[in-house]
Amino acid sequence: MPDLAQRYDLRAELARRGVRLTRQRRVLVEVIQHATRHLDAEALWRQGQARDANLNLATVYRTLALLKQHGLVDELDLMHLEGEKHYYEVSRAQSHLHLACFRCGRIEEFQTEEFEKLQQLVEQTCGFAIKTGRLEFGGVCRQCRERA
Amino acid sequence: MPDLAQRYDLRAELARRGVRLTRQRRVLVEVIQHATRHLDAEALWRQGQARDANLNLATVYRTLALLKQHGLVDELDLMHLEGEKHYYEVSRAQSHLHLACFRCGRIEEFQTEEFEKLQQLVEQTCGFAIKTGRLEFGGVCRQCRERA
DNA sequence: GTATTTGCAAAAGCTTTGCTGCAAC
DNA sequence: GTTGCAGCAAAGCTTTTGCAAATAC
Repeated sequence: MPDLAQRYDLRAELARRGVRLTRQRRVLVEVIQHATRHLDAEALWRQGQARDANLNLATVYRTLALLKQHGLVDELDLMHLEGEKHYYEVSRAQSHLHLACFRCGRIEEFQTEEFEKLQQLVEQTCGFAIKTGRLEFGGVCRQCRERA
Repeated sequence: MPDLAQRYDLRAELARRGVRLTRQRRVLVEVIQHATRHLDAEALWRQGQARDANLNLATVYRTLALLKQHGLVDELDLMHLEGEKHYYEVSRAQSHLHLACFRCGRIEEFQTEEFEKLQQLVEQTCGFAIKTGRLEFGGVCRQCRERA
């Protein structure tokens, strides 16, 4: 998960919107902001508990719902590589896509101008105002192909 | 759901692959093939029951798993507009994307050469062999924008 | 006749909700 | 002091699984 710089600053964005910053929200926002891989709700919960042992999984879900509503985190499926969980990441100014390798399970990110252009094309052609989007591919990554 | 012509012929494809064509599979394949909107497992089940009253929901899921394995149907989330269900559609030669309107709930499809090109770019740049993919946007459709 | 598939019911996995007490401002 | 949030436990919803009986070839 590169390009930390262009991710939103969750804490600042919440403050800017006048959202109450409770202890649990501060903890979770901290965990999500500095995640080094894609985390599901349970992983966020476990990492959050390191900072607040009483943190509850329901609170994790409620906080994620809040962040999603404000467009500050994106929810991913990652091609359902490991069941039906969802994964979360901080939204970015530039959109990017995800590649899920069916063989090794690795998740790759890829950012390209062409994806931005495609979105603009959709907005213009369909008259559709895009609020959020998700592009995921499943297949076999370079390493696994070379290994085979 | 236009362009019925370019969708795979499920029954023929299964026969071609030597997959056993049971009564239930025939019924379900028929339902999916001629669906006029995106159906979730329960909707498929209800429509299938019209043709075989004993059809079981578990069989629906097992058949969908089979079709997915063979790359004959695609699984969609449609931006989780109505909970966490999945929707299914017959795969096509040309890929297309889905637009989900958060206001009216309508699902639009859009096919463009640019999406194909983006996939080729990803394959070439990342060395990733794409087996399946999914591009979904959530936002506000033209009608809802004009109405507002 | 043999191997697969089905129905049924139960379980599993992830997420949401009702309620009471606690925390934020 | 008021308003909204957190914890807990229970329920909800979609999907999967084990197993005996039925079906396909």
